[in-house]
Amino acid sequence: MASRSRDPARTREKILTHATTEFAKKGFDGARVDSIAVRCRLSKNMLYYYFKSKEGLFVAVLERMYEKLRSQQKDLTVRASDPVTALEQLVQHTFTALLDNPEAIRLMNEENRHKGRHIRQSRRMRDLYNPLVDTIRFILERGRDDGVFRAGIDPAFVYLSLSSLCYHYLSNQYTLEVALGVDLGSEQARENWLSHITELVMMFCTSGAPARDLPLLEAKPGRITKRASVKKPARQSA
Amino acid sequence: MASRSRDPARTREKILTHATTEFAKKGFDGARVDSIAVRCRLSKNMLYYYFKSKEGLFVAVLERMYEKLRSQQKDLTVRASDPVTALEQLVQHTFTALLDNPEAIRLMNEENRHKGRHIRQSRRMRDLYNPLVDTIRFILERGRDDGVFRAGIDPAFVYLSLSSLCYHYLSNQYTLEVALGVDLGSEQARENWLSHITELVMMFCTSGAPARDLPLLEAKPGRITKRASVKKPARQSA
DNA sequence: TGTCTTGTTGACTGCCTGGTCAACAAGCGG
DNA sequence: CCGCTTGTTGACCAGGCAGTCAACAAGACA
Repeated sequence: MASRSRDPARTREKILTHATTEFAKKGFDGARVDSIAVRCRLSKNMLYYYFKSKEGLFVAVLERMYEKLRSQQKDLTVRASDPVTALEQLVQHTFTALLDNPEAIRLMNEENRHKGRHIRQSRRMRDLYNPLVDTIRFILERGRDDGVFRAGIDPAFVYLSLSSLCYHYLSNQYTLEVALGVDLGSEQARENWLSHITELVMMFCTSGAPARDLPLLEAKPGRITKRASVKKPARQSA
Repeated sequence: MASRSRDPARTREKILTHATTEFAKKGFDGARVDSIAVRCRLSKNMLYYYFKSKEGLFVAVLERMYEKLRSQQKDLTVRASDPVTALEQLVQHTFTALLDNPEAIRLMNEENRHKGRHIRQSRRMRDLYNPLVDTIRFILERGRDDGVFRAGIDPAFVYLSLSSLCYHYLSNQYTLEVALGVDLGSEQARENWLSHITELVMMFCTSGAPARDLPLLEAKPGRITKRASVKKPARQSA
């Protein structure tokens, strides 16, 4: 009890955790410093003691979030697999990482509303994302050598594509649901979507690969995701 | 001068315009009613007179925004073209509509942070988006009949895909730029991206179409967009 | 034990902000 | 020209909120 008190590292972390929740749920302006303090069961002064200002706290939350998110994309470990599997895994990991960190999406949106002014200053970001593009380039090159991917694909475009397809579905779930009149939140719907976007990305990279001209759709079923790949989602309950 | 005063319709519209700007820039919580009033050169009471509350104003802004956005997607007029052109145009119109209405993106993000609670109530939304999915279904069916599109494509998936690819690039421009170390805002970069995502969507719909098995990449150049299609974007200036 | 540093708190403040009130002006129908 | 409806305003308020201050406790080190 008393020992838990006076543990600066733990206190700092506790603040970051609850601040993440609050900022993600309410946005920077909507978030209340007092409210975070209450959640932490700490006096508000602690937040200022550790982070100087509301904005300082926000930046700390952002950086911690990016680090966590990137660590879950596991792009380095993915390199071990053969190119096709590696790319599939990368899509899957990206989707899962975002699915498991909904706060990350909200925080990134917030940051984009601010035109990225917090992020731009932190050199950390570029260092964090460079290896990801490198991994994609690595995968693409090996795939081309193996004759399964076509040549001349820009890794940045691949990243942008898979990122868009993973992110938007989760980020804009609610407006999309209303617009389309379907449920996108069910596990089934998500599996279908993941399966679809994996197919899309793979199709883009494999289409017109030099070695074989066989219509690539034969290669799809079963290998897209580990799970049974339901191709055409029975229109979900509204 | 005096005649411009006492024009309720004009006043209402003026409020909506400036409120849109403010809400998009600052978010719901960050937006200041006083600030909107000042921009309108009206007393704050007018906003309450016409819209009852800050939230009422926000909802009005949202609905107006959706209407404007949808009207620019021009999906009905697109039906006249042949399936391939129609789909290409749909992607282009969607991208351009979002590009021309950056506030729309910010407002939708805001609405998603609120889990769509404002939008869900307005029946208008579904009515607004249903015809879009219908148009896609219409295009896909005609394309299948013509033998240029494969059968069994879910129009909702097509919409989700093109929507993701258009939206994310613009919505998350700033964090993506930092992550990738490239400029996404230049006209050149945007053209390249539009060209890329059009290719992606077309590839998905045409791949394995029954009539011809020819590797579809031969069909790509030139027809993707009206403009010179730069396939491999010279890596942009950082 | 005394003192210095580090972690922690209650109480406070001054400004900001959504929302209200009462009054006022501009037409308009009579 | 009177009075009613509709559009418009200045002044005001109560609560909320970021940030500060002075003081206090818990170890560390001597």
